[in-house]
Amino acid sequence: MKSIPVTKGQILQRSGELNTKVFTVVSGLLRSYTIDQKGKEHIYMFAPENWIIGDNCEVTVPCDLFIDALEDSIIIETEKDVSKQNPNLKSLFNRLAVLQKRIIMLMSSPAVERYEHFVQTYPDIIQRVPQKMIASYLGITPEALSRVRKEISIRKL
Amino acid sequence: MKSIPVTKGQILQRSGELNTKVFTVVSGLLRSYTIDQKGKEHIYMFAPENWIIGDNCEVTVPCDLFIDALEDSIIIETEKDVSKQNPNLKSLFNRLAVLQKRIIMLMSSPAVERYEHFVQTYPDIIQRVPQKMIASYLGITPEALSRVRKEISIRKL
DNA sequence: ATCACTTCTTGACCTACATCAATGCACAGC
DNA sequence: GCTGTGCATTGATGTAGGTCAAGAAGTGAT
Repeated sequence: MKSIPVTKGQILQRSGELNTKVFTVVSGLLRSYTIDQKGKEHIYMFAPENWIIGDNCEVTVPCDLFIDALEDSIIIETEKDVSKQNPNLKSLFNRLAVLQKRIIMLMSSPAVERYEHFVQTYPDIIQRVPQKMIASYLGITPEALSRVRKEISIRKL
Repeated sequence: MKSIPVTKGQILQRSGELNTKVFTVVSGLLRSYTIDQKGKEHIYMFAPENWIIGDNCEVTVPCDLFIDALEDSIIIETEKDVSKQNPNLKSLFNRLAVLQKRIIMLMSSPAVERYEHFVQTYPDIIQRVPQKMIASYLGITPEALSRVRKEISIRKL
């Protein structure tokens, strides 16, 4: 638990890396962000003094987020191996990961991709609720979802 | 920790209520959702078997979410008084609350409102980072944010 | 002082998705 | 069998915000 000084602009973590750290900001300001297919940045979180910042993904999975310093800062690194901690925490972290993904997709992915991701992630839910509820979850109207599905089915021919 | 049967359509929690419960789904399917100013529903989460669902707000604050059953279900109610639990958990729950708000706003609020909410919530961050980063956090372009700000300043005259 | 670089703003135009309205369909109750 | 009610689809049209391009203003380096 040692304090580490970082300078403005310094990158602490890159998307695609396997990462096991979480950063606590003692002073200064960090941010996390993704870069989408078009090269556009989407900031996921700002972390000023006393915040904790990290990618909420499995330790075994390449992460989505970049993390860098917006100001000269002092931080503390900690291991994020949740597995050793209690199983309650485990499910909480899981939920954080789901929410993180959802926010990033709402900001950076068009409706089609959000729908396709939903189908892959929750194939059973699709069978159990009306489409208008899927639309509502995806943040679009039922009409828009209908057209998205049509487009996908046409594309498959 | 007793199992409670609920029937399809049954409402377990209403937006605006003070609520202290979290629901674990043993079988069936629940959902949580908000209703925006225009009366439009936005589903925040589906909770099938083994999921936990609840409003991640302070126990002392009226919650944002409705929770109801999409299928006949069996659930377990638990108190969510985080305060008594360890302070680590506390900050995790806090983060969940922030993410919940952000997702709901991304789905249901126009850029102006998202910006105004941001200004209220993080007045200091505004001073410390360039506008284009605020835009990136809000999920809009710097150009759009510039126009939003202009509109707000005009409105104030 | 000047040059390079970045941020912010503004204008013209474009596009993804929303809204509104109509139609078809399935299923429940009578 | 009809008749309602909710869901999905389709078309026509509207709009918030995106994209592209240009200029203005600030800042740092030489």
